[in-house]
Amino acid sequence: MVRTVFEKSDAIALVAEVFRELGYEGASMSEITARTKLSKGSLYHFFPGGKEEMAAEIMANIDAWFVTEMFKPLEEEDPRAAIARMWEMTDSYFHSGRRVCLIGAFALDETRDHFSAAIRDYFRRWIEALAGALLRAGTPDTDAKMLAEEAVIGIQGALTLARALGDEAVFGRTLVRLKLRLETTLG
Amino acid sequence: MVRTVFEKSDAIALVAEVFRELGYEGASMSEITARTKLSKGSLYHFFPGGKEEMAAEIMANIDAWFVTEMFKPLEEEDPRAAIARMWEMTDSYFHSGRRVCLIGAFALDETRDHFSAAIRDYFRRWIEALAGALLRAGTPDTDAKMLAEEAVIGIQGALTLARALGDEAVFGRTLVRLKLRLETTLG
DNA sequence: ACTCCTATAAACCGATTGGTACTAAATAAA
DNA sequence: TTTATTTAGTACCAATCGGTTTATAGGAGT
Repeated sequence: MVRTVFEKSDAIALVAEVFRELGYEGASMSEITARTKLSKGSLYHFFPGGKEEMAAEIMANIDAWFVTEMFKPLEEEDPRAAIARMWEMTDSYFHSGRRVCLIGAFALDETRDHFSAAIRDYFRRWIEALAGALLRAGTPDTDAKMLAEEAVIGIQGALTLARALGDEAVFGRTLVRLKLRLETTLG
Repeated sequence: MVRTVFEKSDAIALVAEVFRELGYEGASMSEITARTKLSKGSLYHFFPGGKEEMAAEIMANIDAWFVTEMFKPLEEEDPRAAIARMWEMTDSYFHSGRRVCLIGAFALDETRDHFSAAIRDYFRRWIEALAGALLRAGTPDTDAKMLAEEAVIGIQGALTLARALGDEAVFGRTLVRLKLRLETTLG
């Protein structure tokens, strides 16, 4: 027997997409109900704390996904394989440049002040995990941190530019360029 | 005799800073009046079209500044000097990473749909102007466009990461890195 | 003095905001 | 089946939204 219940994780995914499209302030409760087809009753059942709790849970959800799928592999598995996996996951997660980074978007306006710790930790861990993998793969100690930072900067910038130009190809070729740059530093 | 009238350009500058801090949707009229100390009467006198007109005028104002201070010099003057000037202007305009790019922020959420042409043109012209200057300075034809795109991506990404980490130093060292990368391609 | 005209202030508008209360339906436990 | 308990739908709330209107203040030109 197949259970097809609608649970909180489903609500998180639906609401997350609305925040991604409209931003935190732009996502009004009525827009959220309209786009997710979830009634206010459902939303306030899952998120008694309202919008703020939705955003917090969504960010925790995103963070957990990145930790499992990218950061932990970078920290624990074969570094070259994990880095290769990171580029693939990054491309698929951001839908090849069509999907924005919710946490990056939150960082730009005053929304950041409500979630500053979560935002900071997300980016910090990404950079540290990648820098650690680069180190273990043979990148010189002086370069690893800077290269990891450069990669994360490039991903965020490419997402912005891809949307600004309405040209998703920007994202794909930026990932390729960053990938090659990291590879030149390992033997 | 010194004229100290308060004119529209002053209002544009004040309101622009509010949009930068809060985003388009986050900047409610009451927040704008509170932060700028301008009454609604004043604001609707300068901008009869309300918030949307404010944003449009602000973006036109930003665009005009970049055209005068960076794009035209890149297109018309000594390319190496213009590129050096671009890095200085970029650092000062974005307050060494403390100030976000309003047009980049608008590009991320649905605000983009209201100003898509202005957003696209701004980034497109920046990349084209820089690519042209690189070409004239001796960068190989195949690299110029990609390098210019990489530079703009890096600037946007660094602004995002600097705010996300609460560490403005990220911005400064990214500018240095990008500057050096461009220079290695010219003799 | 007297108009003009620009600029600011303040009261006010209907619509929409995030959030609550209450109810109905579905599900699980007994 | 009966009884709890969770989940979802609707109506409604005070507060705030973006925007309008009316009134007034202050020069500049005559």
